[in-house]
Amino acid sequence: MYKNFGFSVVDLFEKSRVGILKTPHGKIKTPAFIFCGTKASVKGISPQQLQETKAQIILSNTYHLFSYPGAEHIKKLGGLHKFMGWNGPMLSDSGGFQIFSLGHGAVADEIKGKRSRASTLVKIDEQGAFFRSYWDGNMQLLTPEKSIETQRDLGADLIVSFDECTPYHSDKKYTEQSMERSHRWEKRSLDEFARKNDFTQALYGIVQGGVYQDLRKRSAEFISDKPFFATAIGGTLGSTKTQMYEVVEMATNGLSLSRPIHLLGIGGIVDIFKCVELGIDTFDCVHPTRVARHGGALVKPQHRDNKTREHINLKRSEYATDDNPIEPDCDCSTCKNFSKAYLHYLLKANELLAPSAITVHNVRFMNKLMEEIREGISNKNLEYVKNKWR
RNA sequence: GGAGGGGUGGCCGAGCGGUCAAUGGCAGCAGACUGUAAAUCUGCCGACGAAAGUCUACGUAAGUUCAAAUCUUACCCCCUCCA
Repeated sequence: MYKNFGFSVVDLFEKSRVGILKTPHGKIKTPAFIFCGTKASVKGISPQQLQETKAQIILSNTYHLFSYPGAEHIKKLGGLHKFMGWNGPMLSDSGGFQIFSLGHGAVADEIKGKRSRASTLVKIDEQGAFFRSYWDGNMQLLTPEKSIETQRDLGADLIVSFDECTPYHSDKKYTEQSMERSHRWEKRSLDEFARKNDFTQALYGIVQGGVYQDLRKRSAEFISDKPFFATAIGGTLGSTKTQMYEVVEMATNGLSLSRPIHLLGIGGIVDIFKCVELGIDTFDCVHPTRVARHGGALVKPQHRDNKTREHINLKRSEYATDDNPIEPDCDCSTCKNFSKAYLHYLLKANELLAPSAITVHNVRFMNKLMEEIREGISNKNLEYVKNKWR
């Protein structure tokens, strides 16, 4: 079923593992970070720059491309790889997360109880999710079949089952019903995938179950039992870091370990270490690129200005006269060419180069981090790597 | 010289008798951001104070009024038009 794909664990240190994930567009060394290029572009950085910073794989989103410009359009233009000029491995998300975020707001807002915008999610039923397009306000319906068909047209190597990302503020009853519906949707995703499998794509199943141990266990077993290529952990991961690690642990217990395991939406440095230690192979998160656009440069502990943050905020006035690079020991083009003072100025002056240059650094930072994590696992000195980065 | 319009917090700009330390926007100072409706959002932003509060403020000065950024008078600037 997945003959052009493969996953092998090369090194194992306790539950942490170094692996090779094979796709038709190349091999990915895991643990790996997947950069979010939601609308067929990783914001602020070109595919060439992604290559230069050693990014292995990027991700696009079904929901966004479905609403505009449409998957058929991209298919006609040769598929997503060709369309966006990225020739490496690619994953597409199913659009399931948008059902959540359109209905409940961003993750942090949802947990904090903020509702910044009116919900555009109209209805979820057995069929799928009805919502108003972010693009033109049209009523749209996304179903498991439609999601897989769209992802087939887009042509990413790794594709994801359609699910509902259960919000944090859901009671156990809703979480359970939602999980079971997601399971039915994932089964339908699998059926639709198998119906026209041309071996250029591989399908992920998603573990749901919210913050409830028994539900996570049931979901992990359900997914492991079905012929998915890989597993992703989705749904709410709780409201605190501690709870998040607990939930990831619950979700990984009972998973098939021969498959790659992806953790959806997580990208903090400490979080990555914790979750790699729980057996996670790949991560994706908007944080490195989003925080860059807002003036935040990810830095190792010795370069931080605030112990509670994993980045420095280059908009702060203290950087106006700081002639040093973000990190003197970083090999990215931003650190080799620009001072914090210049980046601070660019941010203040509203120059497009600022978010772009900081994104380049953050992408390189994440890739270097993952590289050293792999070395740490292989050399059995992950503890040392951890102390260097967090 | 004549006619008209205007001078408001770092800047632009509302307000035109009390509810005004004064709407907005910009700039400034911070904060947030975790399967991207995000180059976004939030807070602070006269002085002193942790706060309650106190003081100083809408060109300058004098008045009217219980009360003036708002009304009157004079003066000083600026802009437009006419000579």
